[in-house]
Amino acid sequence: MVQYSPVDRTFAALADPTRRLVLERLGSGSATISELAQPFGMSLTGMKKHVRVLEETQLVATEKVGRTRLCHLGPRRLDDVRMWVETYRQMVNEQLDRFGDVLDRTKGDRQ
Amino acid sequence: MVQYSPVDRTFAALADPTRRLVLERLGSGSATISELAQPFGMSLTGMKKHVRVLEETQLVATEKVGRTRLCHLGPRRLDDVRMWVETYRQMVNEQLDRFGDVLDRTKGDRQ
DNA sequence: CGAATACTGAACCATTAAGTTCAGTATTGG
DNA sequence: CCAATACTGAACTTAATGGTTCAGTATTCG
Repeated sequence: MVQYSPVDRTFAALADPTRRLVLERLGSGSATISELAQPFGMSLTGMKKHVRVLEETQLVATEKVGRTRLCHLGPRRLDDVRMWVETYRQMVNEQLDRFGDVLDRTKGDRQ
Repeated sequence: MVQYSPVDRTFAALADPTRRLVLERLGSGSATISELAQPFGMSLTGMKKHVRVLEETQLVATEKVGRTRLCHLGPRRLDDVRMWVETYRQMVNEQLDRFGDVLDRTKGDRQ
């Protein structure tokens, strides 16, 4: 098996809908673990685990404030992920062009 | 647990480095299962499983040709994934702006 | 025809992931 | 001080992943 890079772990972090929703929630301001867990009806421990995954990928940063833990968006900008997706898009387009060529040659007409 | 949407499955499909490399390989033209498996020193069965994941997310399409299976890039354009990442980027920027505001005001309770 | 090739499916295994509960610890408010 | 609150860690359960091997089936080639 191949070892996992930051990009791998970031894609994996984003693959969970709960975590994407947490990120969206944090887009409107910081929140504690309880506040994040509540709308999902999830245990604090469960949400804590999600937050840890998001912290490991730097998508979230946290700080202990009294007995609560404040979570907010982290420094991670997803540049590598955006780059991969953009490169992929270009690749697909080139493939489509090539496929178009083949179509033109075999069928001899457009559309 | 939340149920898994196509976006979820796509992020998960892209989380594996082997699968991303397969996609990149297919960017330069179609290939059989054997041809895809060879550079990874992986069993055909193993590669077949990866291809199935990519097929389920429409990132790859395949067709049986004689005793081989030809794989090429599928119809999936990753538009939803790109959209999510882009929206996230804007969100982070807004957060950074807000953080600047807070700094200007010296203190600041959250919310 | 018969052997080699290319894939396929089933069964298995080890690891990780997502969630839980339960038993703590630290902080706060009265 | 004491009880309630908020989190934390360990242990456990269940299911999914990523890989394997082995025993087929279908196709091609000499």
